[in-house]
Amino acid sequence: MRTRREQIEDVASALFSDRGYAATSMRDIARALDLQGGSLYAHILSKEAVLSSIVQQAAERFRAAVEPIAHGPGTAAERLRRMIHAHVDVVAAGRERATVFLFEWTFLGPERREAVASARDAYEGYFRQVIAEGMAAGELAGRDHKLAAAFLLSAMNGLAHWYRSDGPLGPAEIADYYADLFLGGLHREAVPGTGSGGNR
Amino acid sequence: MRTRREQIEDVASALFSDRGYAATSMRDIARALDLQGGSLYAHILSKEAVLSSIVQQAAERFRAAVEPIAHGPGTAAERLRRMIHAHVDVVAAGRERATVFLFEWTFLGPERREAVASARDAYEGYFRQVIAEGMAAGELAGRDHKLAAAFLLSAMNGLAHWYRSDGPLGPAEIADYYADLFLGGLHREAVPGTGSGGNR
DNA sequence: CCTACCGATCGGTAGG
DNA sequence: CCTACCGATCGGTAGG
Repeated sequence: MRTRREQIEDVASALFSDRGYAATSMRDIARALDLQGGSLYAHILSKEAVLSSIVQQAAERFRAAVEPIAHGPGTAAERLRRMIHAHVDVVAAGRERATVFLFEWTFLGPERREAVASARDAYEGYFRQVIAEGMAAGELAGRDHKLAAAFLLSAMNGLAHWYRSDGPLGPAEIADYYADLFLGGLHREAVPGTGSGGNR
Repeated sequence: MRTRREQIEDVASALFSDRGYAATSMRDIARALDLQGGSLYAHILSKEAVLSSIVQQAAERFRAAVEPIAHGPGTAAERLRRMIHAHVDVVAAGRERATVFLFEWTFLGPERREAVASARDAYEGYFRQVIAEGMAAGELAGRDHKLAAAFLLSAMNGLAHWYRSDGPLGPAEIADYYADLFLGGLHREAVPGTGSGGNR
C-alpha cells in the first residue's frame, strides 16, 4: 500500500514535470488527490520539502544505478555502455521523478540546492572518469573528456522530455542506440563495446 | 539605440532563463529596469506576449541559420557539421533568448504553444532529413534517423544550460567537437566531415 | 482531513 | 511612466 506521502509525491512529480514546480500550486496537488489544499500539510512540511524529497530520491536512484558500474570491471567502452543502459533505465522506470530531478531541482532553497548541485557534479564525474580512463589507456579517442561527458549526459537527459513507456522504443533499444552513437564517435576501431553488432 | 521593448525583452530573457517564466514576476522585470510594475504595460500587452515575442524571434533565428544549410549543397556529413556550427552559434550569440525558446515555450497559451510546437517539429525535421539522406545514400551508418536527430538536438540544447561566453571554450571549438562526436558515431569511414582532422 | 482564514504577492488597469 | 488600486490566487496555519 502506498502511503499518503508517496501518493502526494507521485502526483507532485507528475505535475512538477508537466508544468514545472513554480506553476504548480499546492491546491493543484490536493485536487488530484480529492483533498482540500490545507489538508496536505497533515502529511508534509512544505512545498519545497516535497520537491526536495522527490529530487533526493531520484538522485540516489541514478547514483546507485551508475556508480557501481563506473567503479566496476570492464573496459571503458563496456562500462560506458552499461552506464548508459543504467541511466536510461532509471529515466524509463520513473520519467516524472527523473524529470523533476533533472530540471526542477533549481527551485530548491539555497542549502538544498547546493547539496543537489554537488550530487550532480559527482554523478557527472562518474562519466568523466570512465571516459578519461579510456582516453588515457588509448582505448578511446577524443580530445576532451569533460566536454564528451557533457555531450553524453545532455543527450541522455533529453530523453526525460519525450520518453513514453507506451512508445515504439523500449529503454534497452534506446540505450543501445545511444551507446552506439556515443561510442562509435569515440572509439578507434569500427565496432565498439558489447552491443548486438555495434554501430551498423 | 535599443527600444524600451527590446530592453524589456532582454531583461525578461535573462530572468526567464535563470529562474523560469512562472517564477519571474512582472515586478522583477520592472525592478531590473528601475520602473514600477504597472509601467511595463505602456510598452507591452501582457506577460505572455513578452514570452511569445522572445520565443518567436529565437525560433526564427535558429531556422534562418540552419534551414539554408540543410537544403544547400554538400554531403550529408558536411551539411550536418555546418548545421551543428550554426545551431551552436545561435546559442552562443544569445544564450538567454535561446534558453527561453528551448525550455520556457511550454508556458505559452494553447494557440501560440501549438504554433511553436510546429516550428520545433519543422526544425527537428531539417536534422532528420539530412541524416536520412546520408543513410539512404550509404554515406552515414546508423539505424534510426529520428532517434539520431533527437540524440543530437538534445546534446546541443544542453549547451544552453551551461554555455558562458567567458568560458574556456568558444562556440567553434564546441561545435567542432560535437560534430566529431556525432559524425564519428554515424560515419562509416574513419575521418568524418570537413573538420580540422576529424575525430582524433 | 475539513472549514475558515492569514498576509503576501500575482498580472493587470484607471486615471493622470 | 507613476500612484493607487482591483480581484484572484498563492503557501501555509488555527482549531476542531
